[in-house]
Amino acid sequence: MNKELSSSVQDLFADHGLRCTRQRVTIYEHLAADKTHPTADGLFRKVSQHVEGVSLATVYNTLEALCQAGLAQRLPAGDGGSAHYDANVERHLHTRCTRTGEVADVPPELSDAVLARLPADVLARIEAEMGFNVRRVQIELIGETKPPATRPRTT
Amino acid sequence: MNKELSSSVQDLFADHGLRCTRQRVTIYEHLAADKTHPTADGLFRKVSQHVEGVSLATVYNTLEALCQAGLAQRLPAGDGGSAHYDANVERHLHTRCTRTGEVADVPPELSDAVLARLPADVLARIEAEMGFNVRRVQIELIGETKPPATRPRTT
DNA sequence: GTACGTGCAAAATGTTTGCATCATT
DNA sequence: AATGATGCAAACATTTTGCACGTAC
Repeated sequence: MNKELSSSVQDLFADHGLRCTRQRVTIYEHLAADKTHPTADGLFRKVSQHVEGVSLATVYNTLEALCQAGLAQRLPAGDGGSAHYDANVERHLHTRCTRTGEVADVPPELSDAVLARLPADVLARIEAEMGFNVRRVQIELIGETKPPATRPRTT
Repeated sequence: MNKELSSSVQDLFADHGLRCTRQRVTIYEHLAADKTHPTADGLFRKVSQHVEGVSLATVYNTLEALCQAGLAQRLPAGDGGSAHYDANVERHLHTRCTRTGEVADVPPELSDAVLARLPADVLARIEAEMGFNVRRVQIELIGETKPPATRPRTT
């Protein structure tokens, strides 16, 4: 959003062994600023509005690099559509609207409230009985956004 | 697996408004019998070994119809690969191996133990605050299967 | 008999890759 | 200077679709 932040992006990239190119910084900034979990193509279009000389392939390459580096995560589409990307790597839940395919973050406090109550003992039993190492628990709330009338102001 | 079951499949399809064709029955039976959550293509190959005259397009069409009817669910690939399908529509958790991409069911008791402890009050707050109607909670345990040595016998 | 399912191949979609060029370290 | 990123287009993989024919209801 401002020039100062760009330099922390540079540090962030350096810390993660990512080369700091104009395209990558731009892509990352747009992704991080975008609450809507854009698809690669959506991100490409948005970035293209602001700067020239970014190709879709680079967006894909960069997103792949960011995910590898742990600076973003990929959210596979529920239907056959495109994956969404999320620069928020904090543990959090997502909602996914079955109508629009939109993905939204569940706010941190509420996400934590759910994640903190996951029964550790049961997870341990699952690991033991299934021979599986749980690295991450991914929770999605599938449903649909209520019509705006029903919904308290969000703006 | 046996002829008697086929007739219940017929009833099942009828109940869900699905036309009962030889291909659909075959596909459904193979899917239901397959614990490994096959991809459309994998299912196609398996079905093709047993009967002639089933095309990949029909497998896709049928899976789509089954999902619509609520007799199966689609599990989008974590990476860009193909989706997996699961004829088990009971609420249950999945494990997903980051190495192999394999998806496995968490046994019912353990799934229930996790699902039953989800804090209803928090989910209600999420619905209220986000203006979202939660229809289903989908939980995936991301990680990797332990090397067989470490793991208690599963066979 | 009619509406819907099927097979085939072709199209549509989403993502990755090869290669020449360019920028970051 | 060297390594790796970029852009473009073409390849690739997965899924969907159009159409002629067949089958369940």
